[in-house]
Amino acid sequence: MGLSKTAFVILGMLRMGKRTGYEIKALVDVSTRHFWAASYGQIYPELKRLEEGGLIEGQAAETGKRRRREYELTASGERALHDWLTAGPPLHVELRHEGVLRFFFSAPLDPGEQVELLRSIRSEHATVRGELEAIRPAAETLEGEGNPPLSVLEWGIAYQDFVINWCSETERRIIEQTASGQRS
Amino acid sequence: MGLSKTAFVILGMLRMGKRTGYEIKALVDVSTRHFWAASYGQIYPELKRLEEGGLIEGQAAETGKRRRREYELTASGERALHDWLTAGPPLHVELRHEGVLRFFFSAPLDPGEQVELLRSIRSEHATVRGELEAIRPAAETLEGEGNPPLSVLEWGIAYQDFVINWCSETERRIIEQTASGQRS
DNA sequence: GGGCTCATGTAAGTGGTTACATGATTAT
DNA sequence: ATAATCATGTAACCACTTACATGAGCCC
Repeated sequence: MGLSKTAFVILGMLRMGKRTGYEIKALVDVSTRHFWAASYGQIYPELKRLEEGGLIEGQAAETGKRRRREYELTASGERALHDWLTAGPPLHVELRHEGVLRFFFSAPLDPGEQVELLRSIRSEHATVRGELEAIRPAAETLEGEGNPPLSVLEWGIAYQDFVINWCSETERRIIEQTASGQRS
Repeated sequence: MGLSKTAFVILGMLRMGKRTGYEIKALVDVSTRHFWAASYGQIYPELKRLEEGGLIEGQAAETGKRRRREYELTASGERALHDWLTAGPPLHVELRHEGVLRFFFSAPLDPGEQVELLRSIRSEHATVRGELEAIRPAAETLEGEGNPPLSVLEWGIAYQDFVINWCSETERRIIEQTASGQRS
């Protein structure tokens, strides 16, 4: 059975402990979302498929509270996860960045508008950076013990910084060029 | 009419001159692909829609060679492009990176396997970096004159470098930690 | 009682890829 | 002659999002 990448997100999350679909979604939203998003519309059907495939096992939670179904990895699920982790390339990489796309086509804009565009790209990345920084304390206390490496969060923050700096730098160059152009 | 982002890729490409669908696809493959990919399955139907919407105009190319249909922007297409370029946020941003995802879930791996994973991420980014560097000469000669800014290509290269460095750094840390762990 | 969070689920739609079919022209 | 490239197109499929429906328990 060919598993989607998103299936491995679920397997990976379950490796860290029993979880409901709802909990998996909440975890995704504060972690993998930034490099692999997933919605309810994927998670719930995928949980069903994975259970049918014998990679996970669910049971109604004993707590007499709300109706909830907790899943855990089976041995074969753990194997599938490990196989995926150690499989070689190719690694799926996909980037869709409307800001860069606009700037790529920004020739019709005057310098002021170009700078404005770069500023809004920068501001959106600054927002994400803030979100990631907010997660840091929690991620730090969780480090080690089968939990995700902190370096992934650091990658995320550094990536935001990278884009932010590229924007600043590019804004600066445009402003400089415009000034010198007007002089000549 | 709500245009998809990919529609703007087409409008943007046509702003630089008359193009056939085939040519647009070829251009996308050496430029926007890295931050906004598009396939024939999108481009040809979208050309039809855009023409029906009056944003572009196509005509059978006069050259008596192959059957080909060249499109150009109409005034309203140009307006639509400009409106999109100057529209504010939100800017669609999406990243799917299987390498980082695997590393995020890499707790079950032993240090050697983790390093191996990082190495393969690094190698794939090095490949892309090479592709981008190969484009540079062409991009440099094209700069200015309503053409895309070189800084976008530089962004692409710097992004590859960023990931490559993050991998190296993280590999180094794992190797160091493992060595010190064995000593104790 | 009312609003929030927990919790599960699905239907409809979107956006996109893959793979194929077709055929003309050019280069070797 | 034949392989590569130019060129247009589409059908089937896949992954994913959005928006909604439903309801229970929790907190004020």
